[in-house]
Amino acid sequence: MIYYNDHYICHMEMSKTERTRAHIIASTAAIFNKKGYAGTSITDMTKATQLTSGSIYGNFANKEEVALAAFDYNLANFRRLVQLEVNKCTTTKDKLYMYIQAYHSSANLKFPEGGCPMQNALVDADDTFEALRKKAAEGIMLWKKDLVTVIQQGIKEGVFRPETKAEKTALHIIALSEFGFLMYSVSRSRKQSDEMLEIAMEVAKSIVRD
Amino acid sequence: MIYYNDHYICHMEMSKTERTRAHIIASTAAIFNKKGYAGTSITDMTKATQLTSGSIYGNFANKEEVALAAFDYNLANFRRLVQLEVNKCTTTKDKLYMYIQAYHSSANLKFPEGGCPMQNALVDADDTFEALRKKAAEGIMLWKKDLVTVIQQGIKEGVFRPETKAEKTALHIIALSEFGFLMYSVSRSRKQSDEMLEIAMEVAKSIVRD
DNA sequence: GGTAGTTATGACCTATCGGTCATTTATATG
DNA sequence: CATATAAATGACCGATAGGTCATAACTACC
Repeated sequence: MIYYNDHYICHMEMSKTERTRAHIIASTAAIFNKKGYAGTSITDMTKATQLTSGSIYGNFANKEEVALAAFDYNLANFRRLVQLEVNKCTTTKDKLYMYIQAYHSSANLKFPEGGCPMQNALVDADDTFEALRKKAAEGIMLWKKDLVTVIQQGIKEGVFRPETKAEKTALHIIALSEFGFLMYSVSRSRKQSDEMLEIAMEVAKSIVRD
Repeated sequence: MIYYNDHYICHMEMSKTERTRAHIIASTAAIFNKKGYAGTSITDMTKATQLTSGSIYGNFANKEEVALAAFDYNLANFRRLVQLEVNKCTTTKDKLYMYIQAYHSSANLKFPEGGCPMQNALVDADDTFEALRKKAAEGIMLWKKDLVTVIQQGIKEGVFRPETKAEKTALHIIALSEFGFLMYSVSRSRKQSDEMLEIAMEVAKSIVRD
């Protein structure tokens, strides 16, 4: 019996195939996020999963398919962590603030090594792996949609200024969050990425009605 | 006689070695920027340079050394293009605006394919290639320093608000510029990256004294 | 508990990887 | 033009890449 890395997505009600697939995805996701698609080898994958190459290829058509599934997993995990926090908030204003703080703390604390999966995949796959680039782009658009929804809700409720441009504000916030990830890798400390959080919070506060 | 790709950095006053090194750097720089370090092979390099692997290894110790030199080249080129535009400006206010616009247009028009070299290198090398990560980090800090200098100059001249936090504003602007690059790869159109430019310009204008 | 069907194994495949080196070719100087 | 030095060649190296497949091991179900 093989050892399963991730007990969250891998439980016994699942079929063998489902379990193995989930195990492969869960144990390679962080590697793909760290090393990128080209930088991750089949050997990396067999080591991480404790499986043989044949087994991996029995469950996935090729390396690309694993990378795509791993990205889906990373993104879903990421969004789940954020949503969990946001759902705890009762007011629309707090929800918006929490979107910013949760992405920030996911980045620096909870999330598997390697930084924001969307940013990584976009840069990694931009010119070499269209299917992955597309998935990452969709991830950004989902994030944007989340923010737009919450901003529009706030406008409707009268807590945010009615003239607020929701899409523009959303992109502004995302830009600052993403750059926070990047700055962490620049300075290897949380000081500068914390500063990005601060700015993003100021942007959010600037749309709140007096 | 081999064909030299880049006539800017490669002229006849240089020694053979210098010319060949410059040729290798100039003709592989875009490939490294697009495909990343792991994704770029020696074969890619021999094809791009029209040289043999032996020749490349006669001029560089290994692939890492070429990648580092290629990054330096990309960054220098990038900064040169921006500086060229900024130097045309006479007022401090215009200089700040031009830093934003020039990075933006370099991103989308003039600069070799593959997006911002600093962003690419940071994401690519973050967990796998420390020397490159460090170079990219230094590039960001240079950019920040440029902006801080111009902002502080503006404060001294009295054109920017005296309470302006130079470092914070600089990071804010860089974040928006970098995210513009990323959004270009998300949407494959200039629409959203143009929006980022717009926001960055608003940030710049917000520190101008009434 | 026997067996049909499913999943994992690991030796093996070809291609390519990053890199070396004896030799050839080009260059610079007298 | 001769010759000493420097640079480019390309066949070659062991290692590893992504991927296959006949066989073995395991599961599920009657």
